[in-house]
Amino acid sequence: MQTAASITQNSHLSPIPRARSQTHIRPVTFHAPDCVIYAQGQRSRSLYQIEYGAVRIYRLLADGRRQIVAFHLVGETFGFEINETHGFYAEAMVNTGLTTVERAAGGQLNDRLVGVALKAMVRAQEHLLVVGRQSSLEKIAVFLVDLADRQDGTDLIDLPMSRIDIGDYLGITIETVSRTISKLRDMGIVKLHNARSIEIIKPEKLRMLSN
Amino acid sequence: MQTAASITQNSHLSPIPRARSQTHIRPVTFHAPDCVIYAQGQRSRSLYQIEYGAVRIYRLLADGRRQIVAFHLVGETFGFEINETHGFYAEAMVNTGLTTVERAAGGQLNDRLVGVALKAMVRAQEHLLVVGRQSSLEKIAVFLVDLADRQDGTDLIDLPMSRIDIGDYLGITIETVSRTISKLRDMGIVKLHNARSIEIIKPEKLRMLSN
DNA sequence: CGAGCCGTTGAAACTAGTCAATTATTGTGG
DNA sequence: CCACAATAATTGACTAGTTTCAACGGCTCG
Repeated sequence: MQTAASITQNSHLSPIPRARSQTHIRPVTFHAPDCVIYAQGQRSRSLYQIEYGAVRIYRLLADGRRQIVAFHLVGETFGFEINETHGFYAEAMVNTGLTTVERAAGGQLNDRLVGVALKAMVRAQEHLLVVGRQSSLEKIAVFLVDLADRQDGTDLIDLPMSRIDIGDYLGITIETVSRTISKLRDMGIVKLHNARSIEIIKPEKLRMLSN
Repeated sequence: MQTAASITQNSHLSPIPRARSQTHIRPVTFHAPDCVIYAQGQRSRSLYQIEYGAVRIYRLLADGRRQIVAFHLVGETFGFEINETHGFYAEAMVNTGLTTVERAAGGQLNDRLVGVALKAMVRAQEHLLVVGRQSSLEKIAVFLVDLADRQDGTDLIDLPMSRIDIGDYLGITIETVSRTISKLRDMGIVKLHNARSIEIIKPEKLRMLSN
């Protein structure tokens, strides 16, 4: 096993992350937490694949509120946009390494692009179902279950995002996020190792809530 | 001008709708209000274009609640799904005429299909922003503005959907829908000719609310 | 070790939901 | 065509849940 990726920097900080082993050499750009990957209105260039770390996709509303439309984790690809310019912001939430996937010349839609778009659509639709739900308990439950599933289905969840991020993703305040997670703890369903590390003690009950 | 579409029936009722003039002869299937066009789990066959009428796309949640993910109006195309089977229900909300657009053989993605998918994704993302908003006043405002824009930008909105539909679309109850619209009326922003016909009196104020 | 940020918890205010009653609209049969 | 029934929409009173404002604890980083 050899490190096959060169590292380019894109931030003020510069830890040396280990790239996952790859068959082809691809440059990995590094992004520190809260570092902008692309901005709303910016020209859309390519797709991004997450080698390590996590990313939030969001839009700013006119009154300053922020709606996070998606979180992307290790191994996932994001950055597809219909228009020439990005309609959303993308930011790293933790130390993040990205490789880029260039668009086919002439703006042609290739299979990879369409695949990413379709996945994004499914995500958006699923997210819609969650945000449309009434109770914060359900929202948090769905959120945790989804995250656990995407992290190889382990019951020990590592949260790369802050409470604010979670709130802006689910459409609730950070206080409600915190209170709801505390409630799940009091119900014996989860255990908080620390604020960013949650263990699911009773997965079946959590799934019952998330339905 | 000649009627170029043959009519096939797909319901218990049978008014004779007028087809819009077309260059090619396409069969128009008729659907009475609340008539299912396709069901969740059903095999996905083709795309549908609305010749007249309106359609709701929704999913049923385990606890019996219903999340409407989209409304489709005259001239719009819907029915695209990633999987072989539909993940959503589609129902006519009023008397509706549809023409079908067959998928290319072999499940190949053609341009038309991709276009519809992309539009659906944008809609889903926009919808997300709306449902994620806090106040019902904003939600209703956005909903009305969007509907007005899609109905040729006229200030006289014809609502093909019930209050229940609106509620299930915005994630609020019918009582709140009703109260909020009444509030807009009391504020002098809209005028209700009847429950299904709303005139926007002060478009700028409505847009201000919808941001 | 202290400053500052993040997260948690508490109390009050408010928004939306629930339950219930009334009115309006639509459809049906005499 | 009218009366009645059934459904849809509105409005009111009350309750529950979320937000807001505020204080406090804990972790991280210089």
